[in-house]
Amino acid sequence: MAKSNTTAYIILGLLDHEELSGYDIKKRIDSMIRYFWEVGYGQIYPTLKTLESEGLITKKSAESSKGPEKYLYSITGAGRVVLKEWLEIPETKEYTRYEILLKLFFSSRISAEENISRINAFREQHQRNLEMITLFEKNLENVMAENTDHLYYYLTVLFGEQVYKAYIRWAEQAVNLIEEFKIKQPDNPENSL
Amino acid sequence: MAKSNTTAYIILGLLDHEELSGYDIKKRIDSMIRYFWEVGYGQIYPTLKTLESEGLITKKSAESSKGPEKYLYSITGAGRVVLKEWLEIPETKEYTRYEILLKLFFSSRISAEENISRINAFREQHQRNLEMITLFEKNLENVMAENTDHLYYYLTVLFGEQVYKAYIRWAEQAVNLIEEFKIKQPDNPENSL
DNA sequence: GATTGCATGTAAGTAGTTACATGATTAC
DNA sequence: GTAATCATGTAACTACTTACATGCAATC
Repeated sequence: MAKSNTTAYIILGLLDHEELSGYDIKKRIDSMIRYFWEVGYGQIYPTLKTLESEGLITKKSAESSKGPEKYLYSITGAGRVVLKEWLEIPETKEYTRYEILLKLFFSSRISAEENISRINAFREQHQRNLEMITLFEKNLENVMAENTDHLYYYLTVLFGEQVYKAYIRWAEQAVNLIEEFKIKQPDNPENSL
Repeated sequence: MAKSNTTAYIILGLLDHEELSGYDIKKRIDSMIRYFWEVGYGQIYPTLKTLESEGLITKKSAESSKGPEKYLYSITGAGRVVLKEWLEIPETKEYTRYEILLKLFFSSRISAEENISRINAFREQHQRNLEMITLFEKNLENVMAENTDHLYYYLTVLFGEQVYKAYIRWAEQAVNLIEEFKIKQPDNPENSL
């Protein structure tokens, strides 16, 4: 298999627990995984095809609840071996790209007000994310009181909580600093191209 | 220009302050920007070519300190317009991908010890990052006491600080939770393929 | 004499996004 | 009747990564 086709490992990881269709896989990803790794149909269906041709998964027809025909995929023994190999090697790197920081970094020509409202929008977005993830967290805590199977899922949710909180803290700090410096230099007529 | 060729805007943003060669651009990115957006030579040189063909930057020869011939690029008026347009529109999205969370999410077949050491490696990495960024921060604070030009650069550094701290906090929390649950379920013989 | 830094770039490949295309069923 | 959900996929494109290729100058 390709060196780092992460989509393939996500699919194998999901199929390790249950048989799923491409559509089901997308739903699982969107409900639990997309917060730290997004995948679209344009990747899922082609990857299913290659995984099948490599013998790591098998395909079978299934009756669909409604709409077009449905195919269920299952992981094979070879697929489990490949998955486990991937799980055991250390992760290569994380991948974070913040367009907002890029824009701020280059924003000397932009007014303080515009920058502040950009940062506030960012803060509000992540306050909503934090609220949502807090609900997830409570539900998971209830589930885990009976069954600890979801411990690692819970850890990914806690990660989100910490990171969203960090974003919010930073946004508050950043707005305060911009305002402080605006007061220190109240007359800056150079804001033209 | 292409809808979202971020590399192009980074180059325009850097050239907005000073004339630079492709090599210089890479150095600037690696020293200040790579923490939130990495760019390689394989993107820089081709992008310089297209930006020049679009009239957003101009190229001229310059004497090189050593080694091969050197070209300096400058931003044009049209380039400044395009840059400002980009700076003014809201950012579309941030892009975070954490392979470590993916591996944890699927790690029910992996031993608690392996997961703990994975998380510890992550924590140590980010403790080093935090130390490094704290030095950056102090230097910048000294510079800013005289000249507030670097306020927005400083904000990106503060972002890094908050995020690295969040990573470290999470890692500590995660290891504690795994250990706690390990104690609750001391005999789990199912760890085979 | 070896390594690092300066400086240019290309080629091939992979991964990922976006838009398109189709169509049935169910709930409102 | 309209929107949402179920369900499949492809094509074109963009962005990005990795590996390669070259070679001088200065330092160790």
